[in-house]
Amino acid sequence: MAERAFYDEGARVAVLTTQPLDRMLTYRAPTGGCWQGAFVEVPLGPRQVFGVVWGAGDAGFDAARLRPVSRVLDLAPMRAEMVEFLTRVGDYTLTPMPQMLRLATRAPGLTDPPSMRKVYRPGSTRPERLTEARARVLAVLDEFGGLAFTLRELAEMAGVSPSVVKGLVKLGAVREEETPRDLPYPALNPEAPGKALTEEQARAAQTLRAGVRSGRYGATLLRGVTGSGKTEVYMEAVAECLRAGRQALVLLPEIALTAEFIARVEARFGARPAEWHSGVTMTERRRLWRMAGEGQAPLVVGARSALFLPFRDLGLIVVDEEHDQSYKQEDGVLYSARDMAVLRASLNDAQVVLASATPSLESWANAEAGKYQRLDLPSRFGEAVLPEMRAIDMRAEKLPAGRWISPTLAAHVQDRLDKGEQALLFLNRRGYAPVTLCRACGHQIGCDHCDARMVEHRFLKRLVCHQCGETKPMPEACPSCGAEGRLAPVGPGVERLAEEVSARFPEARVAVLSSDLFSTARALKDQIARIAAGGADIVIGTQMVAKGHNFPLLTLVGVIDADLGLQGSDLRAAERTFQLIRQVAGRAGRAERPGLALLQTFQPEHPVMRAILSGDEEGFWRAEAAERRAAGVPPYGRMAGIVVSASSAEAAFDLANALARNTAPLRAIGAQVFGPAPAPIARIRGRHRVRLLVKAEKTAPLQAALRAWIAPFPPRGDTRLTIDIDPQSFY
DNA sequence: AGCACGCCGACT
DNA sequence: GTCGGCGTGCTC
Repeated sequence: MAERAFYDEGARVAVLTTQPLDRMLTYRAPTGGCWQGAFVEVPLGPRQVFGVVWGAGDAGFDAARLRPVSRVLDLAPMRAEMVEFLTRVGDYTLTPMPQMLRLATRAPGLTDPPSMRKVYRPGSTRPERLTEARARVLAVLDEFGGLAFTLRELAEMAGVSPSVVKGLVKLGAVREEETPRDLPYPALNPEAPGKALTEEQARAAQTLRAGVRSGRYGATLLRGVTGSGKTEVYMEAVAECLRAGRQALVLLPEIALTAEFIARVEARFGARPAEWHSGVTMTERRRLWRMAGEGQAPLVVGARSALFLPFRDLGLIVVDEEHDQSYKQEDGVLYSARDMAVLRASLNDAQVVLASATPSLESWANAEAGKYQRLDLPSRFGEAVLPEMRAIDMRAEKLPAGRWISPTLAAHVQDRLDKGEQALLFLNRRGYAPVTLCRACGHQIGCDHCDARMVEHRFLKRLVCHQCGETKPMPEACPSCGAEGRLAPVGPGVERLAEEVSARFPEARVAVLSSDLFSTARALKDQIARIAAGGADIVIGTQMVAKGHNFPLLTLVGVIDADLGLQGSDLRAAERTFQLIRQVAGRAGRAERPGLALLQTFQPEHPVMRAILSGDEEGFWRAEAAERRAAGVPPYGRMAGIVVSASSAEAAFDLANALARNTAPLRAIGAQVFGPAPAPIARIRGRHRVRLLVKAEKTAPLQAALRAWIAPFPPRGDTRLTIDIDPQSFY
């Protein structure tokens, strides 16, 4: 669809709406005709709905039933590459197109005319009666000659009531004008000098710049350990993109990291970029959606859904911390923002940069296969080196029950306290204790709506289900046998670890970083800043401490339970554990002090532990790749996870069994089906869940086969079927 | 998604 | 007799 078609008034056009219909509807083009890609409002039954002109309409549809497009909206039409992008993502993820369109138009007020507001400028006449209040208004306007003010601003600056300004408007002394409310984002200055780069960084930046200058598609895996200056390097690619007059998009895995990044952009380019994530106001969303389409947002920083903004000319996409799991959307449209960023870049003749200290095996394999260019930034900035890594063999430490800090680790913590340095204790478990057990009957307190144990959160004084968020107060008596005072916490969470730390190091200042302990992003940011400035001696944290926050005084990292991530049957368990522990260990010794990371483990000879301890990352990836290849799993094979859910287990199993009995379309492409089996978490929010897993060879046409497979079995009643291509989690 | 149509149980 | 439960089907 290189050329955009034009449809004359009355011609038949196919319109894709955001209504969940299984096909497009045919309408008559409106008065004045319309272009392919035009955003429109069309009548559907008694309502007006939002849609986009997709192409020529169905010539066979009864002419008498055709209705005309109501109006063409004042929005930049959808571009051909966006049409292609949405189609390809929809095909890949088995997502109906209306849902794709909704994903691409997630901004409020798109059907409204561009919102206007009134501004006030100096008029042509002077008022006859110049009161003191009137004089102040005119003085403000004189002082800031060219500027336009809103009514409120002007009245406030002049210290008068709005009615004074209105009065002046009536007299012609002040001019009232309408201007669009959605203003372009400020230009960024790519020529402002960046930070001084080392020779290695400069070389990598040079390569990325050349890619951007080429104006063609290219993918690069930018590997750099914590502190190696990855951000500075890809910032140079952003600068080059701005120089070329094209738009750039930087994806970050979580909102908490955007504030720091935006500050860096402001320091480098002299203005703030546009921001897109769930915390952005509705007004700002509308502004960014429109401005992206008009090419008036030079740089967008955002979460994964920013990938679906209607950029006019996208020249660069950076996916920072590309290995991060949160790039995989886990509800609604199940897509991997990392993979789709590569697709979008290829359709836009854009460069894509995947940046990480510990790349995903997928990206590592793509670089090995020559699909991505690979750039390595081996050394850390300044004199600091990666921390030394050592295992603490917990089999030899003989810890009493209810204690998790080994004597060896405790001695090192004490040493840092004596030196006035910081220690971080990492435990990837929120709350106080993961299990609450009745000592009388053995009952474990579970969630009423999910098949999961409830986690005690002592700070909240409640039990919390980490699946559905349900909470309840800690009962006095066992809900099963009624025994009083026999409920006991089992296992550690960060809150319980904090208790042990306080008892053991009573003089130390302890800070706990866990997502549930902060009500706002601001509070979290402040706490992180406080710690970075030396406001704590011992930091206790969940995996959120692994993500890009800098603590210059930190020289010791203790991993309380290094084996935790290896449990379970997840095919990525090894990869995740490797990434997480390397990331956490990278927190130590950032400044000019050497760091040490101690891993408490019961299996120091486990291949993953050995790889982490030796620092042989290439070796780890090669071994992991060999195992995955042998097992025929991603990235060397394809997988799809199917979850059937219903309010009754029977209904869920009925559909899952029917699917399992009729696998001809899957067998035809050589795919294997496993299951059905109750999902690892068999009940969430009162819905029973049954899983199937489909495995196929890398080149097999999996989506087409899946479509043919499920087509004869549309879910009935409250039964739901979801298919997750390339699943990242298996609950 | 809405909103209609439609076919079976407890009310005026 | 009829009000209304929400199952099934349609919207150009």
